[in-house]
Amino acid sequence: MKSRPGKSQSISGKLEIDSQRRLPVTIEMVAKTAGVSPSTVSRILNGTAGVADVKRQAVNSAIDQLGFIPNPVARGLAGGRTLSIGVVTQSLDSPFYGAALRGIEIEFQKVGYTPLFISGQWNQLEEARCLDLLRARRVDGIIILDGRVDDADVCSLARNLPVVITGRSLQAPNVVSLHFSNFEGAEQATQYLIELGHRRIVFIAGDPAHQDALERQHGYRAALRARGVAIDEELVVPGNFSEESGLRAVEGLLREGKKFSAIFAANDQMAFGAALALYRHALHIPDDISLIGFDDLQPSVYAIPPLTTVHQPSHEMGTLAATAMLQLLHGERPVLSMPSPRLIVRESTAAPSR
Amino acid sequence: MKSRPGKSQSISGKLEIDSQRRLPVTIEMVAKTAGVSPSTVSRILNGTAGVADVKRQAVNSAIDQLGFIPNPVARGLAGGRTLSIGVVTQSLDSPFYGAALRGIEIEFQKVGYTPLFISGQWNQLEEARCLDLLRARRVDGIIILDGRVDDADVCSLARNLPVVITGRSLQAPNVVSLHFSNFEGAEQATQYLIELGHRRIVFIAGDPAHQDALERQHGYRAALRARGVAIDEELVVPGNFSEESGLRAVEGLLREGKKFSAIFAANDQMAFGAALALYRHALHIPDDISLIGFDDLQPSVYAIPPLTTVHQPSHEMGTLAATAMLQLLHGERPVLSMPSPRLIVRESTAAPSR
DNA sequence: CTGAAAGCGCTTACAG
DNA sequence: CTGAAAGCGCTTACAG
Repeated sequence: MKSRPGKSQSISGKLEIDSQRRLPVTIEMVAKTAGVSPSTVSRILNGTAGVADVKRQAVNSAIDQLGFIPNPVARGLAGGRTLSIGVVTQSLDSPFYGAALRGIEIEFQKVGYTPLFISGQWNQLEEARCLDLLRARRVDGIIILDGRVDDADVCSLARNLPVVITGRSLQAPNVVSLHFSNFEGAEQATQYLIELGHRRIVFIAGDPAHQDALERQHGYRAALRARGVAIDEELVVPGNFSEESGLRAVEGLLREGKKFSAIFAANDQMAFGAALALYRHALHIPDDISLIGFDDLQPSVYAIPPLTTVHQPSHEMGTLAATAMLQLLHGERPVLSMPSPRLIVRESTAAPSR
Repeated sequence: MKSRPGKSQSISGKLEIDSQRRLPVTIEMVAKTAGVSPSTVSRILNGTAGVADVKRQAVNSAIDQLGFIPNPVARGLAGGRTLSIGVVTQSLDSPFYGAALRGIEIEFQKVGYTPLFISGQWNQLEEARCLDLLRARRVDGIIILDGRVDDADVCSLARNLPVVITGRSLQAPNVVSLHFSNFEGAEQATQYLIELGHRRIVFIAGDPAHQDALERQHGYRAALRARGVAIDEELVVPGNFSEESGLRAVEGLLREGKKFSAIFAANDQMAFGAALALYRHALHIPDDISLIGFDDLQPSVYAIPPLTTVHQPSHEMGTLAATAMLQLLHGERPVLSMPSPRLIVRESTAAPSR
C-alpha cells in the first residue's frame, strides 16, 4: 500500500480543459515545476509569509497546471489544523436540525472548511463519545447543537478547541453560546391566544430533560400571569416532543372531559399529534379549538389547517454558529445577534366560539 | 504549533477511573511502556501480524492504562486508510434522507468508521464538487444516495475507491448499486385505488429529472393498463416533489373542473400539498377524494387524515448501503436484498362515493 | 524573502 | 514473530 495506485482522476475532470488522468500531485511536484522549495509553496498556500510576486505567480500557475489540491490529511498531521469542524447534532433525521446543518454546511463550504456531522441522540454518554471521536479526528473546532454536555465539560473542551454551543447561555473563554429565547417565544404564543379571547389554554409540555422545554413552559406561565389569567394545573400536561405524545395528551384531556378552547404545544410535532386527536374526535380547528405549535417546521405550512407557530430560525442558527466558529478560529471575538422569536399566524387559531 | 498544547483531556474522562488530565498519547509511548517496538503495537492494533500472546497482553494493558486512541489523521497519511467514508446525500434537511443517514451512521459507528456527510442538492456540478472534496479528504469509500453523477463517472470513481450508490442499477467492478423498485410501488398504489373502485385517478408527477419520478409514473400507467383502465392524459399533471407543486396541481385540476375521485401523488410531500388544496375547497378525504402518497415520511402518520402511502425503507437503505460498503472494503462481494415496496394503508383512501 | 531539515503519528516493506 | 528504517504529504522553526 506504500506505492499508490497507478492513476487517479478528478470526477469533475470533464468540466476542465485538461481532462487527462493524473497522478496524485504533491506539493513537491508543484515546487519542482515552479522552481522553488516546498516550503515556499506551503507558505504561499497558507499566506504564511511575505510575497515575492515572481515566485508567487510561478507557483500559482504550477498549481493550476498540475491541478494540485493540498492533502488535508497531511496538512492535519503536520500543521495541527485539519480544516474540519466537528458538528454534534442531536439527530440526523429529526425535521428540526436539518436546516441548521445545511446552514453550517453552506457557510463552511465557502471558506474550505469541512463539517463532520455526528449525532448524539439527546444522550449524554453518546454525546461524550461523539466529542471524543471528533477530538481524535483532530477537528479544529466543535459546534454543539443543543448539547447535553454540562457546562464544565464544555469549558474544559474549550481549553483545547474553540467551541460554539447553542441552546444555552454560557460565558467562557474560547466558547460562544447562541441562545434562542424560548421563553419569549412561548410568551408571545400564549399572549396571542389570550388576546384572541382564550382563557382555558392547554399547555402540552416538552421533554423536561430539555432546557428548551422548561423555558417554553415558563413563557406560557409568565404570559398567563401577566394577563391575570389563573393557571389551571390540570391544563398543563406532559409530553416528550413526539407527535404521539401530543396525541395522547389531547386524548387524555378529552377522555377526562376537561374544558379548554385552545392548545399550545411546546413543539410542532406535538401539535401535529394534537391535531390528529382533535380530528378523531370531530373537533374542528380553529372553530372548536385553537392550536399553536413551536418551531415552524416545514410541514407546518402544509398542515391541515396550516399551523400557527413560533418560528425558530434553525437555518440562521446554523449560519450564525458557523460564522462564530470561523471568527473564533481567526482569533476574533464574535459579536452575534440571535434573531428574536416571531409568531407566525396561520390558520389554526381563532377567537373562541363560546 | 510544533509543540503541542500542554494538556488535553478526554471529555468523557469523568466516566473513567483514571480521570487525570493526560497528554495526547502516541503509539510510541504505548510501545515504550509495553516494552515493544511501535511496529508491534501497530500490528496488534491492526491485526496485521501473528500473535505473541505475552506481548499482546502487555500492549493491550499499556493501551488501556494510557488511554491510547490511535490518531486517524496519522493513520490516514501513513496507511492510506482514513477509516472514513464519504456519504453524498442530496439534502441534509429533506425529510427523506435523514433516516438513511442515521442508518449509515449507526452501522459505521459499530465498526469504527466515520461517515463524512455532504450534500449535493440534486445538482450534478455540486455533486462533482462533493466527490472531489471527499477524495481530497482521502475517504476509504463513497456512498452516493440518489446521485446525479452519470454511470461513467461512477465507474471511474470506482477505479480508486469502492462505491455504493442508490437509486439506480449499475453493474460494475467495485460498485454496488441499491435499487428500490419505484415502479412496483407505484403499481401497487395505483392498483389498490383501482380495486377500491376508482377509475379517474389523478397522478401528480415528480421532478422528471429524477429517475424515481419517471419510474413511479411508469408504475401508475402500467397498473391502469393492466386493469384496462383508459389513461386520461389530462389527469397526469406535473409536479416537482414539493408540497407547493402538489397544491398547485390540485388547484389547477379543480379550477379546470376536471373530474376525478382519487389522487396518487408521486411523493408524500406533494400529497400534503394536495391535501391542503382539497381542504381549501372543502373536499373531504377520503369521502370525496382518496389520496395516496409515496415515501411514507414520518409526518404521514400524523397527517390529517393519516396518509395511505408506499413505504420507502429509507433507514434500511442506509443500513444496507453501509453494510455493502463494509463488505466491499473487506474484499467481499456483497449480496444484498432490497426490501420490496409495501403499501401502507391508512385513512386517506376509500371507495369512491359515487 | 526562502531553503534545508526535522517532525507530525502512524504503517509497512525489509531484514532478520 | 519483531525491530529499525523509510516514508506518507505537509508545516514550521531554524538559519540564512
